[in-house]
Amino acid sequence: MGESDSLPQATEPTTEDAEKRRVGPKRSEASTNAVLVAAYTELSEHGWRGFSVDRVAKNAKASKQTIYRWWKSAACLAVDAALATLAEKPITPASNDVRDRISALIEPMLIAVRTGDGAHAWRGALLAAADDQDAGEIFRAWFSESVKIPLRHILAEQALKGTLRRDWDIDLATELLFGPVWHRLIAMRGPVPEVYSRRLVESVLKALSST
Amino acid sequence: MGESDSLPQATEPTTEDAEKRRVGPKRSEASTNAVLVAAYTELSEHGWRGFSVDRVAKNAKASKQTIYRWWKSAACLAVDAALATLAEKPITPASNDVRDRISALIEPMLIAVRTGDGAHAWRGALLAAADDQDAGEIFRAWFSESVKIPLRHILAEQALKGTLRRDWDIDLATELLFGPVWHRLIAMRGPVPEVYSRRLVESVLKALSST
Amino acid sequence: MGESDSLPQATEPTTEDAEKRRVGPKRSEASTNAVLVAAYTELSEHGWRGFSVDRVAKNAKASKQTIYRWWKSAACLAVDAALATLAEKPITPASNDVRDRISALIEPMLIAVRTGDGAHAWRGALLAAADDQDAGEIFRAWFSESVKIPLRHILAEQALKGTLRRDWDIDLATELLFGPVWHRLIAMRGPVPEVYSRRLVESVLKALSST
Amino acid sequence: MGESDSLPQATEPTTEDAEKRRVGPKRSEASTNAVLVAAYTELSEHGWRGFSVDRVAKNAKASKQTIYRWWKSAACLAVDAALATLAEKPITPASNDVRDRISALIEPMLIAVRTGDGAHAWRGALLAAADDQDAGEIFRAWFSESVKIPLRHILAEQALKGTLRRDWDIDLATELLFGPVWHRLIAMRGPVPEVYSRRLVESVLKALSST
DNA sequence: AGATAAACGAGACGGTACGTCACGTCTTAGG
DNA sequence: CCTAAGACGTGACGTACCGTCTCGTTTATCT
Repeated sequence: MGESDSLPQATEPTTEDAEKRRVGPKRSEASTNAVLVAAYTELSEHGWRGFSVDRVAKNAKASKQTIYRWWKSAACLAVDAALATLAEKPITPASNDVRDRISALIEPMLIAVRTGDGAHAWRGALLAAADDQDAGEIFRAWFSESVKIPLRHILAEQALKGTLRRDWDIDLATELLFGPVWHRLIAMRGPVPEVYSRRLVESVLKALSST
Repeated sequence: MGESDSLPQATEPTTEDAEKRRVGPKRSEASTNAVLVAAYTELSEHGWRGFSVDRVAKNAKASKQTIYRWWKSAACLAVDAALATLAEKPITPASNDVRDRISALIEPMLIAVRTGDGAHAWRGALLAAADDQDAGEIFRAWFSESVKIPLRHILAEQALKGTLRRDWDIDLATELLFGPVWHRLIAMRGPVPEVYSRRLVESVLKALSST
Repeated sequence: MGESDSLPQATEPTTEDAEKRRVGPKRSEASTNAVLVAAYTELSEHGWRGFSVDRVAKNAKASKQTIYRWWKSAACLAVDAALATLAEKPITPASNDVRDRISALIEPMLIAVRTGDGAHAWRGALLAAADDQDAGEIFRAWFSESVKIPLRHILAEQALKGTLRRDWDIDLATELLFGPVWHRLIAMRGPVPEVYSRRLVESVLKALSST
Repeated sequence: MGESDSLPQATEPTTEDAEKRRVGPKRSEASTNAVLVAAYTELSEHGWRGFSVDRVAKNAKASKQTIYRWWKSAACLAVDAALATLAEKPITPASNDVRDRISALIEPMLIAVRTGDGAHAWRGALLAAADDQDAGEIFRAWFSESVKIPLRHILAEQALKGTLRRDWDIDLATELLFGPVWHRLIAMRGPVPEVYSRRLVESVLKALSST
């Protein structure tokens, strides 16, 4: 979601002026949050196939109309609900070391996925992203912006320093970083252990190292 | 599912004699196959969330009762339908080389996933396995038997020869082998390129190499 | 059902104000009528055991949910569908004569039952009322309000005039009026002849006459 | 069904010889009885709409095939099951008095209907007879043979003696005898009181009396 | 201070699919 | 050839959600 500082999914007006001149009440932030929270709970309790918009609406004391006004589909809502939990807690690298900087990129999700509820909810969100075109795009937009691009910067820096091989590949890097997580979360349906972060970073650096 | 020579999901009788002495009609093989084929088509056309047992039954000219008699849930059927396509075409290694032997383990699925239909169907099956407890177990049983255990044999052999580090880890190996596939298939919702097999094998061997 | 002027089965609000203040769409009258008509047709074409809510929904272009929202069960719908055909055509007595006044009570149903479709539909509705607790109550509530109570008034009047015996019994009277109809309709599975009305009335008056 | 002394519904062979020459086992009486008993229980527990042949077969430890071989439909079985309970206990008139003789005709059913189970089962059987063409014929055949014809004899005798009006009508008589029973059993869904028999007989005799 | 218009809760609506149950027919093995 | 057991295609059950819609109320801006 490329909307770090605004409500999710809002259809941006062509010009800001047009928006300002609009009459009537604005989008209710309280309602939006209640829906996101309810959706996250729904995901963690019923998974993706059992995800019910009716139930989300009831639990959030919102009307279905309101949900469908702001989210294209249930899948988009599911992905948004999971991503919304990350936005609140970005992590700043412990040091300028390349390991710490990469860790800071993947840690937020790894932490979220550590709890039982979090694993269920994130698994659900990922399934939603895999099932639905639009939801997939939301997920990949977030992934690109929050992981891929920053990672590319870091790796490019390292390449300049000569610590990485010349033909380093950003896709290979992201696959090595996240593939194992998907394997544990989706294919093995299990939790993701705590020590994982360090291991993943090492794995990437080793694969791309110039030696 | 590790039942290369029997119908899927059949509840094994305690003794074979007991089974043989049972009266009444036997499970219809024609119906079973029609259902598996229809389920595979359904998966590739509608994905996992859109997977409809009604439609599978209609297309297979089978009754829903028959489906639910032999499969615990739609998810189990989805996973079975995908696995059934593998059972028919096992691959024998081109040589005794370790690379070829590992390749032979992962090639069947990689080939299946290469086509558009195959990618959709397998993505769906994987989502089903992630969504549903029972379906997950079917998938992991297949994975364990067809990939993990054979792979362990191969790696153990190599370790004895001294070409692998002593503390090689089967989980790390499978993650490196399949993680990238899941990343492409699920998270990126894209196809899996042809050259992949060799790259995955190299990645594993390098990570576990003794040097 | 004693709701001559409202939609069937509506759960009456405690106060009318509460109902009026309710938000959201109201019950669709068009849908309700279409369902009642389709149910009547279904009953006359397939009888009670063959009565299919699916088919009623399809023919009424309504959803099953809508049917089950407003009717407790298929049986209740069947009874309502038959009763609804009576509500439209009440009969006013030809004269103030006691024979005409009693006739006017039973004529609507007798007329309805005279046609082939009517006989089938009413037989079906009666079977539904006999099969199902709730449907039975709807039927008996209608019977009580539309037949029993008015009949009691008429007979009480006559008793005061001395033309009826003192120990006249309302149950005996209704049994004599309707029992023969049920016998023909249910037990004999046949039509109810035209001359019936007069004969039934005579039979009751004779049985209760003071002489 | 005119089979007071044979198994119900058996398709009579054209000649007895043909039947005697038939090879293979004969119809199992034990199975037949078990099915009739189970059907009666089923009727009294689930009513007519809830009547399940599957359940009858299971409870009677019979196969469905066996049931469908000997009964045309579930409705026929239901009627047969109810009638079978009467066959065992015919009633001989207490005296030669016309009242006692008529009573003896209707008492068996009235007694059967007195208990809770009996009322449910008989109501179910009657609904089956009303729902289904074939079952209706079985019921009416029994009714004709066991009630209508004997009653006609009795009334004809009385007419000769001059105690009945000349234009007595057998249909009127049976309607007056049974109509009230159907009203109580079907329309009112209630029990039939004990004193009923005498009242019904009086009602008929009074209606047909010559005075 | 209205009038206008959008957002909101509630929930009815036509649909599709669910997983279960029963139907009546058919197949198998045993007596 | 009858029987018990039970698999099969068909189709209805009553429930749950879908995404759209219609209400009446509440807010916010614009005349």
